[in-house]
Amino acid sequence: MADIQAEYLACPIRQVVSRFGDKWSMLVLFMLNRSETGVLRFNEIRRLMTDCSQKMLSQTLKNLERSHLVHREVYPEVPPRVEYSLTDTGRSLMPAVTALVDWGKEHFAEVVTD
Amino acid sequence: MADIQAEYLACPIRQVVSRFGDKWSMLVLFMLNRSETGVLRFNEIRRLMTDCSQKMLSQTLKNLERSHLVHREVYPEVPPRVEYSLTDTGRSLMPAVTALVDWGKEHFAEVVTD
DNA sequence: CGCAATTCCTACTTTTTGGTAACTATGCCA
DNA sequence: TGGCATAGTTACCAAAAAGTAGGAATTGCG
Repeated sequence: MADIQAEYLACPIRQVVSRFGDKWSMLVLFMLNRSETGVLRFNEIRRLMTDCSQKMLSQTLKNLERSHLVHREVYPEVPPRVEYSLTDTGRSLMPAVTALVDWGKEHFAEVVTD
Repeated sequence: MADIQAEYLACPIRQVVSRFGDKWSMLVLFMLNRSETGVLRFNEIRRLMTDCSQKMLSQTLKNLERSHLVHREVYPEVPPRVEYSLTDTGRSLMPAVTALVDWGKEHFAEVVTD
């Protein structure tokens, strides 16, 4: 039997939740994943997520980029064009995210009875 | 093609994240799931999660109970005994949670490079 | 010149979340 | 009588997350 305390303190749940448990991260990943080209521009995401403010989207994307889940490609044009896409690491997270989504679809009715 | 906006506003990710994306919920579920008997008392969980305050644990358990993921059984003894366990709905969430955990174990090193 | 488009950034404020410490109730045990 | 244990609650405070509003940079277009 492993040392439960030590295992707990390095728990991956805590890391994942503290990094991606915010209001918008999973949603952005989901949008990028379901996009047909695999690529979305800043304002395309904004239009998909109308109630996410510009500031929060920018902040969320920066966080995901720092965490190497999202790749940011800048085209030096005017007006500027910036394209976002999932990295390999980002793509590897998607099965877990869609598992959560599927659970939500199937079971959330049992949860929201109040 | 479905109406992306409507689909988005009812998105299961938002519901799941807003209900269980807090600091302790997933961790409590995980602890209950891995317990051998499937049952844990309040102070047992506290001892497993030493850095979760009494208040937060109580609050988290109450939230999970309201959401029907956790069952709370009170034994009218002195001193009181209260046992917590996963409901069927709670158990149904576990594959998604462990998917997240497994992803964390495998990929978090790629993420924390700063 | 003035405005539009695009992708941000910054200051300020509000809301939400989490933490600390103290208090409750009950009965056993010395 | 005075702890001790269990499972909480409450009031208060600090920190973090999120929202609002405005600015900045670039260049083409009328």
